[in-house]
Amino acid sequence: MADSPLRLLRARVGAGVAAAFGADVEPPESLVVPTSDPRHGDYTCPAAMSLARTLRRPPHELAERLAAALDLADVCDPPEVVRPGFVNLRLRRSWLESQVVAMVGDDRLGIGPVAEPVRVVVDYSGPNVAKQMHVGHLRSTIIGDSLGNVLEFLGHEVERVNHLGDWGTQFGMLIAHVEDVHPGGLGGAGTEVEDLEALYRTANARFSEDPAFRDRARQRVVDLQSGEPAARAAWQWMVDLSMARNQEVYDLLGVRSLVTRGESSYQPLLADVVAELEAAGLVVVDDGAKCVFVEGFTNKAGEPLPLIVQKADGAYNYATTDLAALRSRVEQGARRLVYVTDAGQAQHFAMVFAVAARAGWLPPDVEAAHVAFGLVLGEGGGRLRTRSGDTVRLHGLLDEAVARARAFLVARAAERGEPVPADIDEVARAVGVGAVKYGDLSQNRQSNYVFSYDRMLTLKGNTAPYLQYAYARIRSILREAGRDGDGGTAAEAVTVSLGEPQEADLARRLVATGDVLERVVDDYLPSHLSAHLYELAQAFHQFYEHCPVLRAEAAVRRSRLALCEVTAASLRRGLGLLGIEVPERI
RNA sequence: GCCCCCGUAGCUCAGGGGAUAGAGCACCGGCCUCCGGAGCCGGGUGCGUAGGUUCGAAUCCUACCGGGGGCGCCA
Repeated sequence: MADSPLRLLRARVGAGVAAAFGADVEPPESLVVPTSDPRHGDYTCPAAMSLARTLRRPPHELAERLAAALDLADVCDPPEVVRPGFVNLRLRRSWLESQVVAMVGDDRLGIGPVAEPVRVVVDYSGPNVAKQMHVGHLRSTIIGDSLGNVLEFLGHEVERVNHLGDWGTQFGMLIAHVEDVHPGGLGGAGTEVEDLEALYRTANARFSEDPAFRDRARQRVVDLQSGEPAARAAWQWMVDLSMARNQEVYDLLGVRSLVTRGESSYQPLLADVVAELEAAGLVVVDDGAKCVFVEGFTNKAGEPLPLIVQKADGAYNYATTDLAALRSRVEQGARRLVYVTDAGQAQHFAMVFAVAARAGWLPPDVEAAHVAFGLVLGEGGGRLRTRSGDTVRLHGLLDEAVARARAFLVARAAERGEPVPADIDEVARAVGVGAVKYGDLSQNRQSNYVFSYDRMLTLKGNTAPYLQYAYARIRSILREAGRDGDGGTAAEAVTVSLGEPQEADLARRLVATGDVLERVVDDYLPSHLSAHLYELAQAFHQFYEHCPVLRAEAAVRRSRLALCEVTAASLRRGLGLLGIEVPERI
């Protein structure tokens, strides 16, 4: 098993601090950090500077003492103490070589599972019944999916939940409207989701314009919630139709282990949730609605803001559902709750978490995180819309990306005078969908970003196609060498020799993947991983440029082939964790 | 009005309290007798403003400016 450098160095340097200054000295927060400049080594320990005050000694002296106390000879070259008080560390060539050797043929790339795996619920995607998935669901789905992948890879027990919007006021108005326009009952097999959407739009318009209709819609919500058969049947029809269409999108995206547990499934728990809040004395009835007022939240007028848990008409809303879901997830052993929704819901989740904590449903050892993300913007700067002003459907958006990728592949084959590859549709899908995913995941999720096919699908720079190409290129080398089979290298003893600086640079990137994955789940930022993979691909290209592989003499060739293998495996694994496929040939 | 997020190079964006703030795109020059040139090598400009905390701030705090989002029975 290989060790991620940061994990290893932090443990060793922590021990060094205790040895040099006593076990009672509080170790500083940043024990070891990567350097910003290779001239300062690979990693550095700035601890002496922060300890200078408490220990009342000059930082340089402390750094010297720390360096002398470090037990790192197997991992690093002798530490270098630099003013004002840095202890700079450089990984030993022999250590890097042994790490790369350990990664060859290892499906996990030498990355061990976390010491304390926990049960994690990742809640993402969450489309609404009666509406097609649109671009707004893109970010939730792919960010949530990749976070689930990384958490799972690190050894956690991950449950991916699709909190389907299959409940609420919208169904009251839909049912009421459908009863008006289809008095004979719901339509047959031919009904498409487009029709559901048209019904939704009309129903919505009526709801906002017609008070009588609004009252009836609200009544039908209550009917649905009490299990009235006609309302229930109409509802189920809509859910099935909608999910069948959503499944096409999930198939296209390669989203697999997402389990649908819609809002409706929490319905039996809602009354109890409110009853418990009432029993805890948290509920105040205001304008007929049952509210929980939470400190620190105010409305426009500066008055306390309520979390409404039961509306004046008796119906429950999404706050109640979210509380019920949270409570049941914790009861079932989850120790980490991850909600991937747009940033506009930040206040809602902050309030839900606060209420849950006060009700005792969210104990301190359970982490609840709202993983918020910004909007997807059009090239003009506003929300992404079609030319006619509609929201962009996710299915169409992905189809367009695949079509563009395919057109490129066809054009390139023609340029080279080659036939169109037999698997072009598969490759085009991997490239097109991968480009969309990577274009999103490589952004800081908190900011809005501008959606651009041209930028995502460009073949240069930090894009999925660039990384997929880098992978295909490496695989091509391995094929030439007859190393593309399973365990091709395992048959002979692997030795790695990092004689050239480009080889060592590549190796430093390769061994850092485990550290990067830990950061991804600490910060809930897949962009850390995309940045790492891009740097890895760049390091590979530099290596490739300066270090011939196939033409090298036998021992060097074996070593470089091992580097190629581990790089390819790292790219495949890393992109896989982002939910992106890597074709063997492009 | 209050709350949240964002503001870094001409453009799109990275950046973990640590040293001289990095990529890509675009622009200008090199490199194909060479494993896939979607590549490599070189070229320069910047942390919204003003304070504060700190040995050290793009990063933390405060105020302001600019952009986006949210703010009582939609989710």
